Amino acid sequence: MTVVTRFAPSPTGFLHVGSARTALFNWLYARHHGGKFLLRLEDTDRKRSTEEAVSAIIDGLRWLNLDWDDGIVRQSERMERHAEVAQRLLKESKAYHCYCTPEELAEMRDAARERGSPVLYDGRWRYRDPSEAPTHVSPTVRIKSPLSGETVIKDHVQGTVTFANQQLDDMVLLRSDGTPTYMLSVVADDHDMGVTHVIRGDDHLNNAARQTILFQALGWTVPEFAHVPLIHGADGAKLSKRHGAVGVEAYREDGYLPEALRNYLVRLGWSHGDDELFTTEQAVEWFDLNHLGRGAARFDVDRLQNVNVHYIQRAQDDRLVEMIRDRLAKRCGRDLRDRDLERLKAAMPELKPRSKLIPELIENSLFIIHDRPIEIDEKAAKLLTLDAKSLLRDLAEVLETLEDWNQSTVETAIRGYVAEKEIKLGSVAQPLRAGLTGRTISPGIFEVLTILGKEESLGRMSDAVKA
RNA sequence: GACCCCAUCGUCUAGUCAGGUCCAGGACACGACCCUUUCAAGGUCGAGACACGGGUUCGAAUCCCGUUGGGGUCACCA
Repeated sequence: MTVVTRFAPSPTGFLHVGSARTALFNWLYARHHGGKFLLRLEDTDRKRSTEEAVSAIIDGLRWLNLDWDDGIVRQSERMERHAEVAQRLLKESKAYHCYCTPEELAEMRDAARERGSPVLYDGRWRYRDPSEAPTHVSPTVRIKSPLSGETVIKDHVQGTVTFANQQLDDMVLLRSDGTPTYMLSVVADDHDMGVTHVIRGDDHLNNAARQTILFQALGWTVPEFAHVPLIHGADGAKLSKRHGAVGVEAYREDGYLPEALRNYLVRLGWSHGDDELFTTEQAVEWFDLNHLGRGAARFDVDRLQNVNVHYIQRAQDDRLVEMIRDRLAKRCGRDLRDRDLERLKAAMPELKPRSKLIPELIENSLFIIHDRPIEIDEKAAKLLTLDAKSLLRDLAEVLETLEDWNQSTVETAIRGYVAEKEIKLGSVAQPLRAGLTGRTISPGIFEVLTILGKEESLGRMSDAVKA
């Protein structure tokens, strides 16, 4: 049997990181088994579903490189089919019309709550004769749920979960306006799409029981379930807006690399021994349902950041330059020249280990593209004392004579200079750093000299001495 | 409230299904040190957990029961 999984978000907002992880798990499981991963938009709530949300979800999936097979299924386009399924149940006497008004149902719920009994529909129209039906009320269609016994779910994560059928009432299949409910749509679509494995959030565990009843009433094979614990915020509650960034796009904007978010997300709630950092290929090879955790996991930004550091260090220099060039141009108010791009690329190996996030990489890159005379910040200015300036003036004369300007010649010259003067390298490196970068923090000083080149370096030194 | 799920360092987790090799391993974060021209990166070391109480057993983080704690779900929303 070919494995078919699906990701079925309702397009009512951004792609939530929890949903992204669900999508990732489904994708990994399908790819691992050489099966299919399908995308279905549960957009039957026309009030809340928006096209913006649809594109946000698609953009998010694309950014994370989660590709789906076949076309996108829009649940809203399948309403006729859903209604047809309900009609079949009606014909087979497995469902019935319910003429309760919303007010009547509200009363029923309130009463049940007061009594402390489960809040369920009492089935009053299940056996009532249709001739008693009020003419002014258009009915809903409800399923005849088993009155006794148990519904058992074999879940790959939670194990065997048993529900007493008395806890499961006759749910609505078709609303009074004839539109299908979520419960019906999901079952019909999962069946029609040939879904074999439903991997989704823990919050659907209760629904799995109701859906099982529907599957059975329809005589369809119940898919296998894997209910994954939800992602919690730092306080231990379901991750929501009040915890800060919950949308994938927010992490994209904050400068996380997609492969970092992916790696972090798979590892959150799933494990493969002590492996922490691994490639997508490895994840596909290793992923299984047996090693999904059973308890909820908290979203830990520190950890994500650490993973991001790992991937930034391993990212191609060209790719990083490409990622930062637009924002860099905006920051310095002009387009980048070829020279800038060359210097940036040359500097990347030095810049990468110093940047946890893309915005930080941009900050750390700025000194390279600034035009002379560069701005010297307060801390750096303090290092440029009179003594320091005269040191730099001397040093400039030495560097001036260098024919070859590369890291080793520059280093030899400077080390030779400090040895001769019997001073510490730091006493010249720090003022030099201040003059060349305008800051007290930068890559290694020899690297900086090499990145900037002879002309620019000596120019900046002379600016610093004059200032 | 009813129903369902969960419970190992602050956090993510290995180990739990097939009890002994676990006075519990790794990673993040934290602290110290090393390296060192600044800041990172890197390296070494350190502190840090089986929620509690009962069983079962020669032996329990691992099995059973209970308690406590946390979470989720209870719509003509998905």
